[in-house]
Amino acid sequence: MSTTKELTHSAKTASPSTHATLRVYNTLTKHKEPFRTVEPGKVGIYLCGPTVYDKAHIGHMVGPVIFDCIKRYLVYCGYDVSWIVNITDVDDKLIKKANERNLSMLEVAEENIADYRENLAGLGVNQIDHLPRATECMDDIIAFVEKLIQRGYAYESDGDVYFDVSKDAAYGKLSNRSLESIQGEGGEMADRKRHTADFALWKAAKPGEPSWDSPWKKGRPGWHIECSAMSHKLLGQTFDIHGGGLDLVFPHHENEIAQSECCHGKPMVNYWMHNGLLRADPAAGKIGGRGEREQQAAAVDPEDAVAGKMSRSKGAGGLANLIARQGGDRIRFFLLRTHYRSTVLFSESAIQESATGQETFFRFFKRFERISGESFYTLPAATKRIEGEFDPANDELLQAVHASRNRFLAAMDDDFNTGGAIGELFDLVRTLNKFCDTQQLENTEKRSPTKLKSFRHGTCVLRELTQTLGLFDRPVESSGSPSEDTELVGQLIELLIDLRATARKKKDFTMADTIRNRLGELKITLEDRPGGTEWAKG
RNA sequence: GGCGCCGUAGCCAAGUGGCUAAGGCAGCGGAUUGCAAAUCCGCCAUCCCCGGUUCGAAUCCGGGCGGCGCCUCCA
Repeated sequence: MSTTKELTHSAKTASPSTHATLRVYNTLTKHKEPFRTVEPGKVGIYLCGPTVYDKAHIGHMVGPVIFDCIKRYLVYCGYDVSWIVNITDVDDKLIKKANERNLSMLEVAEENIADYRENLAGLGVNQIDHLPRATECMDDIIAFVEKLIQRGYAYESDGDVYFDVSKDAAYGKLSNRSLESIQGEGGEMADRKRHTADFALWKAAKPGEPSWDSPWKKGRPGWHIECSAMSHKLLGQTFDIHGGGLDLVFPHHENEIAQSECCHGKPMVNYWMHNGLLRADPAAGKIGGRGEREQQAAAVDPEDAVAGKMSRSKGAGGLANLIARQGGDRIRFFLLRTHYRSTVLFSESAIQESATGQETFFRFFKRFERISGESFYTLPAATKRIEGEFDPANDELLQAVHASRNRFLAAMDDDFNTGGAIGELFDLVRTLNKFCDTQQLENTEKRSPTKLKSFRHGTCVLRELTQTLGLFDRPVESSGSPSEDTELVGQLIELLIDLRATARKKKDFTMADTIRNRLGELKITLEDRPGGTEWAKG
C-alpha cells in the first residue's frame, strides 16, 4: 500500500514542528492528498464569505464553523495560519436591496455585515484573521483586470470588461466541464460578449448605480474578480487552501481559477475544499437557494415546522433568533457531528437530539469540578499537538486516554473528520466516568493523590482535544436571563434541599419525593450524590 | 441533456480492501440508588439490489433502483 510510503516520505520532508500525517480532500483532484504547504510551517486559507445583501442564515455558517476548526487544528499541529473570509459588499442584489429599502448600498452592507459578525461570534467562530471587503480593494481589483487585459485574457466591450474563456485552455478543470457544455448567462450582456461563457470582470454602471472610476467606464467589479484580487493581495499568487460551499464550485471558483492563473501564470491554490450544503428538510431543497424559492410556497411538511421557519428566517434576525433559541454551542456541535463534505439535514429537532448527547459532556465537567474543585474550562491543557504527547507508562487510565487521543487525532488527520473525532470524545468521557465510578472518586475518603492526578491528566487531554474543535471553550450561560432573584431562588432551593435531607434521614420518603417532584414541576431537578444533593435548572 | 455526490440499525452518523462494522438519540435488560436522576455494564446492523474483481469488499469495477447537487444569483 502506498499509504505507508506517503507517511514515511512526509515525515522526512515536513518541518519538525508540524504534523505531516494530515490528508486533505481536494476538489480539484477529487482525492485526499497529503497536506503540504507552500511555505514550510505556514498556511494561507481563503474562504468565500457572504454577499451581504440580506441577513445571514444558518447555511452561511457551515463554512465558517468548519474552517474555524480547520484553523484551530492546523495551529494545534504547529502551523502558522492566516485565515481570510471575504465580504462581497458590491453586487447587483445589493443594489436592488438598497433601492427597495431606500438606503445606500453601503448602509445595507454595513447592517448585514454586523449581523454576520454577530452570528459568527454566536457560533464561536473567532479564528478569522481578516474580513476584507470588496469595496476596500477596488485598486487591487482594477489592477488585476488591467493585467488580464494586457495579457490578452480579457477584453473591453462598451465599458464592460469580460474574461475571454476561449483563451484559457484549462477552463473548466475544477468543475470538470467543457466549454461547449457551458451555457453561460445570456440576457442583456450576451451581445457584448464574444462567448456566452465569457463572464464580467467589470460592469459599467447604469445611471444611479454605485460606481468607481476605472480605465473603462465608471462601474463596479464582476462577481468573481474580487476574490482573485483579494486572495492575491493577502495570501499571494499561490496559496494553500481555498474554501467555500459546494455550490460555488461553478461558476464562482472556476472563474477565480481562470482569472488568477491566467493573470499570474501559476497555480492559484493547492487545495480546494468545499463544504456540503444544508437542507431544511427532504422536500425543500437546499437552504437559501433556488430549490427553496421554488418550493417554498409548495411543499412545507406540516410535520416539520422548521422548514417554515427556515424560509421565514430570510427576514429579520432569523439566524440570530435560532442561536438565541438553541445556543450557539449546540448548533456548532450539531454541525460538527457530520463530516464537512456531507449534506446536513437541518431541523431543530435534530439539534435537540444532538444536544441531548452533548449534555453528557456538561455533566462530566460538573463531575470533574465536584471531584477536583477545578473548573474544566480553565484547565491548563496542551495547545500544541507535540506538547500534548505523553507516555502513559503503566497507568491503566492514561493508557486508555492515550489510545483515545490517538484515534481522535487520526480522525482529524483524515480530512478533518470531526464526526469521527467527536465519537472518540464520547468514548473518552466514558473512560473518565468509568474511572470515577470504579475508583469511587466522588467519595472523599477513597481518593488518593495518585488517582486524582491521573484523572486530572486524562481530563486535561479531553480539554486539549475539545479545544481543537472550539467546543466547550467556556461555560454555557445558563438559559434565561439572570435576575436579582437568582440568589434568593438559590437560597430557597438550598432550604428545600435541607428540609428534604432531614426527611430522608427520618425515612420520610413521601415528603422527600414530594419536594423533589414539586421542584421538578418547576423545572428544577434534584440529584442525590455521595457528597450531597445537587440541583439544576431546566 | 451534460458534470458530480449520496444510499450503513427505528432515527442521526463514522468507517472507503482484512481484528468482534465507531459514536450519539430512542428502546430493552442489569449494577448502583430508599425510590429517582446521573454513571457504568450488557443487548440492539453484515452495510439499497444484482453481477464481477479478489484469498478476502460496506469499502474497488459494471448494471439497476432510489435520493440529492451544479449547469442561472446562491455558503
